[in-house]
Amino acid sequence: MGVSERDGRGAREERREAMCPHRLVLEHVTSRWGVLVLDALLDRPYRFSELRREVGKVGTVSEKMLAQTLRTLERDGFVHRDAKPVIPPRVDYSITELGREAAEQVRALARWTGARMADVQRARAAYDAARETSTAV
Amino acid sequence: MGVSERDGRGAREERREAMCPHRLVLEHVTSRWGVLVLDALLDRPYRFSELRREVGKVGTVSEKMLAQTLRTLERDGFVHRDAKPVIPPRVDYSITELGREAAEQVRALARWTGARMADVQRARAAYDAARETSTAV
DNA sequence: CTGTATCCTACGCGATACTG
DNA sequence: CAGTATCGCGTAGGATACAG
Repeated sequence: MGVSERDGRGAREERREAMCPHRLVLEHVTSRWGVLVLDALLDRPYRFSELRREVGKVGTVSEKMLAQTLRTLERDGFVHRDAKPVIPPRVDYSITELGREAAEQVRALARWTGARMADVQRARAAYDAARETSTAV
Repeated sequence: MGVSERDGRGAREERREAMCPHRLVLEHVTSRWGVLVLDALLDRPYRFSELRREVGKVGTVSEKMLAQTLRTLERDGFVHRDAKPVIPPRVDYSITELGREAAEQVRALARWTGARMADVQRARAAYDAARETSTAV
């Protein structure tokens, strides 16, 4: 196998890493599953499968994506991974101080989004209505 | 071709729209170009090409993606589009009140990311170092 | 249980060409 | 200038199988 897929991070991402590093970090914490993982871990530590179920309430996460998301967040220093050498394996994920700061902002944004949902939907309705009348089907 | 590409929104997105609507809005404002567009418009209105250049400082944005991003944000009520019926065409984009609220939070998060970049890079170095020693190349 | 390796498809997104 | 239409590549990401 090539070097490109040596870990979870895409090849594209690495190329972009050079020009604007913090943009990538932003994308990590606001990524599809990153948001949900951080939000969950803000409340308490989770085990892998537990997290999978919790996050999965919003839409199925494959093991692959969850693992990838966790690895990225761990590498960035947002999540702490505690693998206990027992059988059966048990791994606990928790949030770090750095991660907490990020997670709180992400959660705030998520909350705001929820709070303003009505406005957004009104705007969408208006937008769609305007297009429907002008664009004769 | 099918109905799927009838507008800029992806097909995948529409399927997901049913289950957790505000997650999608969150993804719109934190999307690759959404962040940059909102950030730019927070300072002042922009014309299309102007915006393309401004946003393009971070990485080339195709006309297609910029148009799509703008349409999405407009539909959600974050951006106002003012098309003047003149030749040559002139379209000004500006942020709405709703958009301003979102943009400010996004900008705060982006700033935080920039501020904490050193910590992140230290964490990454530690992570990579740990892996290198355990994984004999 | 906690992952990793592999395969495969959908689709994000950039490039190009064309329209008003 | 401000888009839309079309094409093509590469990747995100789900499903599955397997390993420790």
